[in-house]
Amino acid sequence: MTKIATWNVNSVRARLPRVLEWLKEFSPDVALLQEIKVIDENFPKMEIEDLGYNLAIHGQKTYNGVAILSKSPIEDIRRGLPGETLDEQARYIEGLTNGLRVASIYLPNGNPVPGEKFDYKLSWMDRLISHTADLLKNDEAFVLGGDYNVIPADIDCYEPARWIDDALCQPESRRRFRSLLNLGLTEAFRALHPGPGCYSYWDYTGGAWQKDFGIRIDHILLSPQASDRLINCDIDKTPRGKEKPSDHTPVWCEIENKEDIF
DNA sequence: ATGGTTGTGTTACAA
Repeated sequence: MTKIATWNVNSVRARLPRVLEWLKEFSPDVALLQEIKVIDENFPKMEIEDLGYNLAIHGQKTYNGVAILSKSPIEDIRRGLPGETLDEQARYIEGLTNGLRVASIYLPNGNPVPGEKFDYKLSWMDRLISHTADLLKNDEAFVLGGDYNVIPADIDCYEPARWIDDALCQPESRRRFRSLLNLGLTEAFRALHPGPGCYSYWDYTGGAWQKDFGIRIDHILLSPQASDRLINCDIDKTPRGKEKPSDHTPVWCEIENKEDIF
């Protein structure tokens, strides 16, 4: 069984104590991190490697940045989506590890609407859809985890009316998220938990965490071959309640090993 | 109440 988690850490250096304790306690086989906010050279490699993880990093100064941590070697690494050679924003990294292709995704926020940032979000989603369609042609198990910055449906936020003008809720954003799923992917959490009121992000402001004013924007998407092996998926709210937390909390899933399927 | 908080090679901007 392979335990895979995704977590937007909101700066890996500011969050290092939280990240290290989480890796020790939760011990995911693969961790997909977003918003590391650091260039590759300054990533705290030694501290994380000391816990037994291999690293693949696509970093950037100040903003964005994604990484894959895995207890197995990571091969066939891709940094950035195809068609974004002029895109300086580090938001996608993919690799092959432990027999699974995995990607860490930090989809653009896209606010304010309308505007250049929203246009960038939509075109980035179009490139993600196109690349995912290519991945599906290989008929292999893959896991796309990350901060999608999309609230898929009204049941995924505490008060839909408050988000009506937000890029995370726009029909264009939601339609593209559905198009991604309609390629044949399974959204792991929603597949196993049909009910409302489960969130992965709570704003730092206004006591949102204490009031449970959250939204569900961190998602794990599975190819058919991975979905066939899905054992479990959940949101781990523990890290969000600690000192100096990220505003996001990890989402994780367990994928059965191929040799254990009969 | 057009607020609030966190992070960044910051002092404006992104989330």
